[in-house]
Parts: sequence; C-alpha cells; structure tokens
Amino acid sequence: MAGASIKEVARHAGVSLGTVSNVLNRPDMVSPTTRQRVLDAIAELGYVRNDSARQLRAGQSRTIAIVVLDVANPFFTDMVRGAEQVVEETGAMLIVCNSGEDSARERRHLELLEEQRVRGVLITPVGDGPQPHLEKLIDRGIPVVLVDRGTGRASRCSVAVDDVQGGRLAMDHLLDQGHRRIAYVGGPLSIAQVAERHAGAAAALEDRDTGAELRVAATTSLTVTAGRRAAEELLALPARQRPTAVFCANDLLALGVLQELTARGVRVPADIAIVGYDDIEFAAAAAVPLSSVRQPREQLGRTAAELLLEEAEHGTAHRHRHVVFQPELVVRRSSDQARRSRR
Amino acid sequence: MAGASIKEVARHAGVSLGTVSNVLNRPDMVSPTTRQRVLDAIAELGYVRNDSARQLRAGQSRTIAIVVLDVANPFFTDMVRGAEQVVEETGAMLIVCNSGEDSARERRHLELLEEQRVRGVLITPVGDGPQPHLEKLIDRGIPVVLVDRGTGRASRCSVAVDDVQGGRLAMDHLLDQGHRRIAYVGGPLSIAQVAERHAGAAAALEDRDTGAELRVAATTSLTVTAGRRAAEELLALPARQRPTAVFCANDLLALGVLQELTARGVRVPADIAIVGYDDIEFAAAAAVPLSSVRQPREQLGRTAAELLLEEAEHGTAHRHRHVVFQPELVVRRSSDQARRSRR
DNA sequence: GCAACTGGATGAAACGTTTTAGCCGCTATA
DNA sequence: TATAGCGGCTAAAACGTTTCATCCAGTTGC
Repeated sequence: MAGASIKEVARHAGVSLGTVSNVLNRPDMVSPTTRQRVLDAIAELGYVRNDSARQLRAGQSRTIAIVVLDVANPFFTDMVRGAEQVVEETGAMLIVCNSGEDSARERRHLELLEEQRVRGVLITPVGDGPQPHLEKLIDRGIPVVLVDRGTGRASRCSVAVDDVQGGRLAMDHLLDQGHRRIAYVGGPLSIAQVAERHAGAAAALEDRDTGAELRVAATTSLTVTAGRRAAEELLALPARQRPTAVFCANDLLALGVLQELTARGVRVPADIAIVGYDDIEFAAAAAVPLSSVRQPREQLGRTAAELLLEEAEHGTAHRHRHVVFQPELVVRRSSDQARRSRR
Repeated sequence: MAGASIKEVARHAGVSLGTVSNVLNRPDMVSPTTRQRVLDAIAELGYVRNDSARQLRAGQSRTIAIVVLDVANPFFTDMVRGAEQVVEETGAMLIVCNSGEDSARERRHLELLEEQRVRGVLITPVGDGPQPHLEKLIDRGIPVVLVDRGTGRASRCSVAVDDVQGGRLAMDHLLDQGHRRIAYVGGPLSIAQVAERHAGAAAALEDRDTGAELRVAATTSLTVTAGRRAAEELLALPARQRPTAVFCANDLLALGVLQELTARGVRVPADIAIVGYDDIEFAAAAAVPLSSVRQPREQLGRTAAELLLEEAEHGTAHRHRHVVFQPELVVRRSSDQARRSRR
C-alpha cells in the first residue's frame, strides 16, 4: 500500500508495464476491457504516479515558479493569484518562493529551482543591478519573465505597470477638480516607483498650462506613520501656501495623511483632497473612502504566466516581449468635489 | 552547456561516475587532487544536479508543502514565514500552495504533492468535515500537520491558538477597566473562531461576579462595513443600554466600529472602548490605535514545521502531539482608560 | 616476504517512468 | 492466396542519480 509502482500494477492486472503507462497517458490506445482491468488494479493498489521518474524521463518538470519579494504584500499575492489561474489551466503547478528582499535567499531559491528543472520562472528580482544567477538560468534555456522590473532587456520578457502614467492620472484628476496647490507625499525618491509616480505628476502639470504648483513633501518610508508626519508638516505651512490636494505615493501614506487631517479637524475632501496609490483593500473602507490609482495586479500575473508558457512552448522561435499595463484611477469620496458634502 | 550530466563530468575529469557522486555527497571520501579535478570539470561544464533523478533514487523529495486557505491573508503569510525559517535551516524547500477555500483545488494540490512524494504537508484544510484525501496521504506514510484545525485527532499532529482564551483576555481586560455593559460584535457564529472568542468572553464574565452584561451584536461577515453597521445598531440603543465597551471578533470589524463611532462624534475610548482581534498591521496605525488580541502566527508556523520534521525523521516512533498556543492582549489607546485623555 | 588492512577509486544495479521498435493475429485489398 | 495495413499489446532502452560490492595499490605488522 505504501508505494506501488507501475510494475506491480502491471503484474496485478496481468499486462505489460507499457500498457499501464498507456492507460495513464493515452487511454484510447488501449482496448476498453484491458483498460478497465488496469484501472481496477490501480485503484486496488492505491497506485500514485511517481513524478520524479516522470520528470527524469521527460527531462523537464511541469512546475512553474514565481519568486516574489514579499509573500505578505498584496501586490504580489494578487499577482500570484493571476498567475495561478493561467498555470493551472495547463495542468501545471505554480510554486511560490519568497525571497524576502534578500539576495542570498533569492539565489538559493533559483539554484534549487534549477536543480528541479522547472519549466520557467516568474520573478521580481531583488534590486536593480545585474543578475548573474538569472543569466545562468537563461543560458540553461529556462524561460524567465521579469515582473515589474527591467522592462526592455533583450534576453527575456517582462511585464510592468506604467507608474509615470499613474502619476499623470492622479494629477490630471486633481487639476480637473480645480486644485492649483498640490502636494506630492512620498519618498525616498531612490525607490523607482516613488520617483516615477512623481515624474508623471510633474509631467501632467507641465502639459497643462494651469499655473498650478506641485510641492514635494518627502518621507523616509511608505508607512501610515510617515503619512501622518507629512500631513503635520503640510499643516504647519502658512495658510496661503497650504495645498488643497495631496497625491500620495501609496495608500499607506494616504491613510496616514487622512488620519492626521481628520484628527486636526481638517475636512476631507472639502478642505484638502487626497489621492492614494495601489488601491489596497483598506482604501475603500477608510473613514473617508480613498481615491486611488489601481494597478491591474492579477492581470499582471496572468500575462506574465502567459508569456512564460508561450516561451516554454515555442522555445527558440519565441520573440521576447515587454508588456506595459496602464493603471486606472478609482475616484472615491476623498477627492470628489461633487460629493464633498455627502454624509 | 545546456544539460551536462554527472556522466559527462566524469568523462571530462577522467574519473568514474561514482567518484563524481562522492565529490558531491561525501567530499572527504575522495582525495584532494581528484576532488579538485572533478570540481573543475563541474565548473567548466556548468553542471547542475538533476533533482528528479536524485529523488527517484532516494524515494522521497526534500520538499515540504504548506497548503493555506488564502495566500493573501496575513495570518497565513506570517505562518508561512515562520515555517520557512525552520524548513530552510534543514536545507529543504518549502512550497506554498493556495487552496483558496476551494475544496476541489485543495484536493488537486494534495494529489500533485503526493505524486511529488513530498516529505510532508502542513495544511489548514477547507471546512471542518472529514478529510478523505488527507487520510490517504497519511496512509501513504506522508506526515501531515494540521494548522488551526482539528486539535486532538489521533492520527496527526496539530498546532492551534486558543481562541477561547483570547476571548477571556479581552473580556478580563475590559472588566478590569471598569466596564459593565459590553458588546460582542461578530458573526456568523457558524465560524468556529467567532463562536470560541465569544465563548471565552462569556466564560470570563461568568467567572467574575461583577454583574456585568454581554450583549451580542451579530454581523453577517467579518468586514469593515459590517463593523460600521454593527456600530450604528449599538448607537441606536437607548442611552442606558448602550455599551461602554465593544469586543470585536476581528480587527476589520473593530476598525469599522471605530470609524462609525468617530464619524458620529462618539469618543474612543472615553465614551466607548474597543478591543479587536488578530492585531493586523493596521491596528496599530488606526486613527485611534487599536487594542487587539495577538496570535503568535510565526510561532505557529515554526512549531508546525518542527513537528512535521520530527515526524518525518523518526517515522513510526513518532508520537503525535497537539500544541495549543496562548494569544496575547496588546493594549493600545482604544481601550486604555488611563490614557483616554491623551492627545 | 607474506598476510592483512586501508584509502581511494570503479562498475553495475536500482529507482519508476515514458517511448520506441517490434510482434502477433486479424481484416481488407488486390 | 498472398500482402499490406492495423489495432493492441510487449519488451527493452533510456533518463541521471546514489549506493554497494568489488578491486587495486600501497602500507603495516609479524
């Protein structure tokens, strides 16, 4: 009962070993009566395929790996869900590895994955530098798709979301609402996303000759607490310099800003409007529902998986592609002048 | 370059195949000079071990799986991190599978894991019923550890957190603070956790002869919105029946209650105190930092992994254990009378 | 100088599949 | 009637490891 092999099934059913294999893999190549006998034997012995042997023979596994920076981050978990959908449709299995932003762990994972001869790897690599271990995988012929990184590299596919465009969307919206003194809350600017979202906002401002101004309130991290401090800072400004709208680099900052403003008696959106970024679950459930720029996270995962599968299938004939998705602005009460009096 | 085998390495280094294997697995059984020659050959050919072959030979993989109900839920992601720590120390690999509360997907995952001959499975099964596919795994000799479920089954280990005790902690705290009219917000009671947390609260009340009363405000889900509605309901009560403290079945509810109370001008904790459950990341960052019952989530994962590894190692000699952890109350401003005037 | 060890290497078997070539008996075709 | 074709099956090879029994050449002990 512990571990019956195909051989024992064959003996039990009185057929050859190859026939059992055929029943498993091309059932209509074998006559109904023998097929049934084999199936009975399988059931009786509790036979379960041994995947190692299968893979050994096939030279490749039916597994696809996704290596994320942080399993606890909703951005990645949603991506994982998207990728899962696509991968499971093909009968393969998606395994999730967590690098935890640790380069050594990332490397270790990739080594193990290589030993397992995975069919492909979706990865958001730690850091922006060169990636020797990724190159090694690619040299070996294992397809790699970069997620949210390294758009434009010739040797692999990538998927990403246009953060500059996200910044534009937020800014255009605030300008449309008539705001002319606007603050960007975010930092450090060394984080690519923070810088690009700002760049988009600045570009939108530039494009429209409204005479509006964009002030940066730099933070040292992307947390609720940092958002609160930034709000304090803004409130300390002289009244005529105080912004009437705030665009935050992410939703945690935005929630912090919202809390601090509310605590100080500043009305949102009547006195100051807020737009966040990421559209996390809490954005809609905040005390004042938060407008936010939403990234198509599941879609990102799905597309990444599709690119990978295509490359895995067509091998060398495959042409690498770089897909960039556009984010979407979700307007809620925190920035909606029309609804400012509601409730 | 694509896929050198041990055989080619051997030929390249002018040694036998077994020697290469020895270099890999028991390096000090082979003389330094040949060892070096083999290592050079390995480097030159870019040889990478083939794990399928290894597993096939070994009859078992070096992988441990954890099957969670929801990869996006912080409860599980923290557990995963805990389990990872322990598993990686042993050189094994932890793979995360997501059942998404879907029994069919759970079954499919378990089948694939069985085919892979994983060394063990940590799982929070979907639902509370009988688990035929789990039994099948166990029959096959694959160790299974239940997480947050089925404490007390004889055929497997389990780890869990004592929800009744969590309810007690919250209630004792509120009674200590002098509250006598208290509400429990949560539901549906068909969810084991919701029922047990309530039972703990009720038991604490019973144990202390304070004459305090516990009213249940039933919700249909565990969301921020449901919390808001529950708060509305409580505020609609005549003044003398209105509770002075609320204990919520989870933090989302508590945040909803907090928002609604604040919006209606009710002061927290001065007028009404709040205690939540789970101590999610947002609890500490809420407008009024939220008191909450914290479960040792990483610890849960670590211990589960340890039990599993022990069983995997000692096999039949292993005695199943059921570890129950005690939760901990984190007191913050939302329920702290002493600090009620702060800020 | 011979037997007994010993460290270091070898060769072959085994793990459980999948796949390919081939065999057998039958029917349809010429 | 011979032949080709075909469906259904078998036998054997191959995938890349690990391990175990064996062997060989020195060295040691007597």
